[in-house]
Amino acid sequence: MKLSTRGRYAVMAMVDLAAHTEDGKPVSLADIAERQEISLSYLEQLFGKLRRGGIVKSVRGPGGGYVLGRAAGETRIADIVLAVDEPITATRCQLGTSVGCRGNRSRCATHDLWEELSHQIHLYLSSVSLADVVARRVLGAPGVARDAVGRVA
Amino acid sequence: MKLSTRGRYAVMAMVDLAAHTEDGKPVSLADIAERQEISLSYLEQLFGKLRRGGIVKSVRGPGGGYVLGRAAGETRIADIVLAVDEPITATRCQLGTSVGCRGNRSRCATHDLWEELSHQIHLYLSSVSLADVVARRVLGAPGVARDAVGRVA
DNA sequence: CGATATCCGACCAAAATAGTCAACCGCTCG
DNA sequence: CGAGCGGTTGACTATTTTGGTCGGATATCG
Repeated sequence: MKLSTRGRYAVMAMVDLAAHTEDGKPVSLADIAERQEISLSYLEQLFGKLRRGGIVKSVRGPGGGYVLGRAAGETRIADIVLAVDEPITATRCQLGTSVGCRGNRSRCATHDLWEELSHQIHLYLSSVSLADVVARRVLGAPGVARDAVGRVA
Repeated sequence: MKLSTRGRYAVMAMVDLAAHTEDGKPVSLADIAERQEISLSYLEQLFGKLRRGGIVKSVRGPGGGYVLGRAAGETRIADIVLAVDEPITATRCQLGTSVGCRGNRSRCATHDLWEELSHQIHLYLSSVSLADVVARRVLGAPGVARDAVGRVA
């Protein structure tokens, strides 16, 4: 599981798409680009990957655009991130891979840590659907209080 | 909370430091560099930040090196990552910031999502101590993170 | 003093990211 | 039917981040 701004852009765009879908009418990238202030050409890239990943369907011609591939409640955020962030660069002991940390002396003691962290992230992003974000229903994590960042020591 | 390979390098180095600490003897960066196959100069950068963050203490001169600032059981992985990854670029609606998503039309519906994800990551990395990684005690987190404190090497 | 090791800043090259451009193709509506 | 809308593609560029180097300064032990 890799986290980049690209993934965030993709989610922003998908939320916009889901929020502005009426019946089966496609939404054009130009509309999303304007509303979300993301460049149209960049969106084209992202939606190319989203389409290949089955997250959205495209409708060509006048009045065309993109439609959700599945219902907003069935599309999980993790799906979107995975579709645009794909292959993993496999440098050393990377977040999403099992390979990498070759068997040198200390045999990458941190491997399990990253593996588990990656799992945690995937778990969380799989627990939230597109519909949840549109409805601003994202907090629901059981029993976690405030405090996010902001310690300097 | 930002996740980069830099943070991973720092954790790898810290694990090595913790694992090779005997009594109060400092460990030299040259040793860590050789064992972990990380360039010495790069390690110097990282340990400069770790020292400023209070994670390690330095001992100069021959026979010098670095010593843990706190006991391995008291140093959480999140501390290490925060020390080296610090400032956050604040582009748009970033992972660790509350600022960014300016009040345009849809007011960044994804903001809460990233905020909460960041919190989840921080929560997990705070639940694991340096001693845990050295002892390869990192798995077994079913669902959400486990007990954050109460375990010492 | 001199070897050892941290400290510090400037500098650099490669990679990933964010964004652009231009040409193309299918579809629908006038 | 054909013009134009809007998706499709891929190559190309600029910026940022990353990982790493170099050279020197400073501290300290013997």
